[in-house]
Amino acid sequence: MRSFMQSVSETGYLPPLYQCWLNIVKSFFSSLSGLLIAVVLGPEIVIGWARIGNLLAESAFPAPSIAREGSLQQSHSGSRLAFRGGKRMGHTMREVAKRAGVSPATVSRVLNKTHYISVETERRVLEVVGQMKYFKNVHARRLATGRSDLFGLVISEIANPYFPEMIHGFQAAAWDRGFDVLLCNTQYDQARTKSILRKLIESDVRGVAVMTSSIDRSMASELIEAGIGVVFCNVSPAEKLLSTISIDYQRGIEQAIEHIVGLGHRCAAVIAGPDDNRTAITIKDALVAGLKKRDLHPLPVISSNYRIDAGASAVRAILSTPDKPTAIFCGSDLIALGAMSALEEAGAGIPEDISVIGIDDISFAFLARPPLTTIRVPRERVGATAFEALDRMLKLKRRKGADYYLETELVIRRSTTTAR
Amino acid sequence: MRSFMQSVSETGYLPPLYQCWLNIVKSFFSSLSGLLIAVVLGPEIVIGWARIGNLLAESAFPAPSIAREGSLQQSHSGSRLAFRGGKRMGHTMREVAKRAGVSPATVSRVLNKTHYISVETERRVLEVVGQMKYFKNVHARRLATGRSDLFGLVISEIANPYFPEMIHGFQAAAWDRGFDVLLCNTQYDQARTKSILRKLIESDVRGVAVMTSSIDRSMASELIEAGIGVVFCNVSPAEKLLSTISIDYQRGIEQAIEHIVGLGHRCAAVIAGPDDNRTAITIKDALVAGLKKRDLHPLPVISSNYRIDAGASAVRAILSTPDKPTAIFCGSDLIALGAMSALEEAGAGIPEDISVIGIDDISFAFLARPPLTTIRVPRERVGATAFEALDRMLKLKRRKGADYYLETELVIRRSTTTAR
DNA sequence: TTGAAAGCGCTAACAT
DNA sequence: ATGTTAGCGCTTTCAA
Repeated sequence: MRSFMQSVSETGYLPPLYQCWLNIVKSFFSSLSGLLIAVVLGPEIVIGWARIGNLLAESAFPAPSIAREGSLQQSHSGSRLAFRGGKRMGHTMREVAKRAGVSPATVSRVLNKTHYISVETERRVLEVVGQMKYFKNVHARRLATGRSDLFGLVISEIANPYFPEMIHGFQAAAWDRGFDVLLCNTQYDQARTKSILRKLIESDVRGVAVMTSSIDRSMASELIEAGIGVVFCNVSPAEKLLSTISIDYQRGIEQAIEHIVGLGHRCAAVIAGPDDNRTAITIKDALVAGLKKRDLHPLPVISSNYRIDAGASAVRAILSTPDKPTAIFCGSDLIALGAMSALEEAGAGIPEDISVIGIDDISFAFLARPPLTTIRVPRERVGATAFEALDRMLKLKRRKGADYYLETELVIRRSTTTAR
Repeated sequence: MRSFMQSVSETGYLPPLYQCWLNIVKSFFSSLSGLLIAVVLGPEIVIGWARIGNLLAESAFPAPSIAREGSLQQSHSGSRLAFRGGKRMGHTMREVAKRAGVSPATVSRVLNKTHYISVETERRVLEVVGQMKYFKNVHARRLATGRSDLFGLVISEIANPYFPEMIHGFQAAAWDRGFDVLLCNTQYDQARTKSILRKLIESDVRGVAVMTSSIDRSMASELIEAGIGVVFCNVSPAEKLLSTISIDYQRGIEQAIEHIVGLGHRCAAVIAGPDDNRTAITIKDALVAGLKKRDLHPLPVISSNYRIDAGASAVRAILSTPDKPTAIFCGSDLIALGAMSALEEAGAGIPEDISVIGIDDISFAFLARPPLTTIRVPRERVGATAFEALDRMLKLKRRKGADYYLETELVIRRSTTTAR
């Protein structure tokens, strides 16, 4: 509720009918300073009450309702012709207005549904818009309103199968609310990352979801200073303009370990992701801790990378340990798939000789042979939640961030079985 | 509505004056169902605040749900009238100019390196820019110059592993030239597609790469009429503002067939992509024609879809044909992987019992077990070429399109072997 | 309900 | 080499 109210306050969006209602209220209460009013129409339309506060303050309602006589006659309009200096612009609103015999303002109002316009006028305008195939110019709009309807989504590498579903979740959520998203891949490159951040600021995005570990809090400060909301993954805690989403690997990992223990395994290895990756480290630590707690020697523990052939060399190391483990926990499905390939090369049967557990549940996990037992990360939800987090935070008056949590869970397939 | 009103009036906090006002409002709006009204007085006094929340939660607002909010926001600070009407602009060029003691034009020239500026002036400007952490506003720039540095990339579904690398190729090429890209997924949805096209036009993109078969030439005419360059995949021929990229499946398919024939296969089946997909049809036709040419009975020929479990039912059909084929050509790797899973389920050994060939060479093809023999489509190149095509076309005075061709080639792995 | 006019922040002639 | 000025197309008061 509270956040709802704040969202009300920030939108500053006043549909027409209420304008009229507002006038009534205004005149009625003109003597009462400090009156704030909020109007909400259905779940969608919201009127800012802080805005109204502004109004009240600004105009102080000097008995506005009484029509003043002898109002100043404005000098007539210049009505100069808009000439387009050879640029390949489409039609402009002015042209539409002229053709429809109304003012540009009216066209704007029709197109944005910000005021009630007489049915007849509206019809005429829309007709002309259709005839001329007029499309409004987003940049002009953004400039005029001072706000953009863009969000940024920063990932490290689109080729990593971890991301597509997350992107989809984010984009779908954004589109649903009428926002566009600018997708940026850092490609793990510092220079590129820098320039991405600049681009995002220049593009005046409202918020940015940073879904890669290759950007840390400090790098995001530029965004925050620019008043842009940011949401991070697996970094706490929230603060002003900064929300976080934490994926709780714990639960899934615990389930996985129980599963493995239940199958009689006494010794498991870990192939973690790269050591310079926040998330990978979190996972590794959780894995090692969990394993120790259940008295499985997590040996060896190897760090790998997220390349698609990751794990191959790690597997060699594992197979050559004296105390050969009967299960391998992998820091990602990609690593697991790589490991499985390598294991097969080496003649180790999965799961007869060695069980393999992945993390993520990428779409190929179940197409692997044997289908991969893995810890599912709700990637689409992560994306959607990231957007929600931004959207919600930016509606708060103080734009204070929040921490979100998402669960993981074990998906048992056929890459795990009882220990030899 | 009614109950809300009641709840307000029942709070007992309602001073008579407002009661009266409330009555007016009630009568005024009683006809508008779904309208909710909250009244807040001054900074301190709040009417029906919590109650209103309840109501909203119950009736209109589908409770936020996801997570616990960081720290609860304070009861609204009330009287704060300071509200920035949605504009969170940073500094402007004018400000920079003033601070640096030059004109805005000079700042612009420095930042864009469009004119020689005295070293001293430039230094001063850049210093101020640094100090103020000034970022220029892309929208204003786009408006002023009348051109945007945006390109659109339309795909059907980001979750399809065919796309990520293509996206990467396109984006990388665009970024290299300083352009941004707006990525849009149609999700095979007509309405969505429509709105994407509109969005792209409104965003004044320079060009659009349409990499999905779910948009055809006619749908693109809107773009072209708006002066936006378009590049299509597997559609000929080029025309003004329309370039095409054709992936020559022929060659790869021929190689694949030679390969299969060379292995002694006499009978092959085909599992093609969906029948409503241009590319899928092209591939199917090429496959069937090629097979016939080499006297392999392409039987059965089945159409499938691009879902990840595609091919499962097709496999059943194939296994039940009397003249059981010893090889299966699949319209995509995804289909092939699905088919392989299904074959294994059915107890058919790959490749001993049946050879499988895919198309695309998605990154998982070589992680499949057995690694998939497939026809590689240079997806990254497709993306990069799409951008090139647009960029080049738009530089031409007549903006005449061109046709580009990309080759495919067979990649032999272990899912194919000699016929039984 | 509608119109007129003043910008939004930047660039690009045209001056100097 | 730098300043002035006039918009780009749209939204948004304010006025009617």
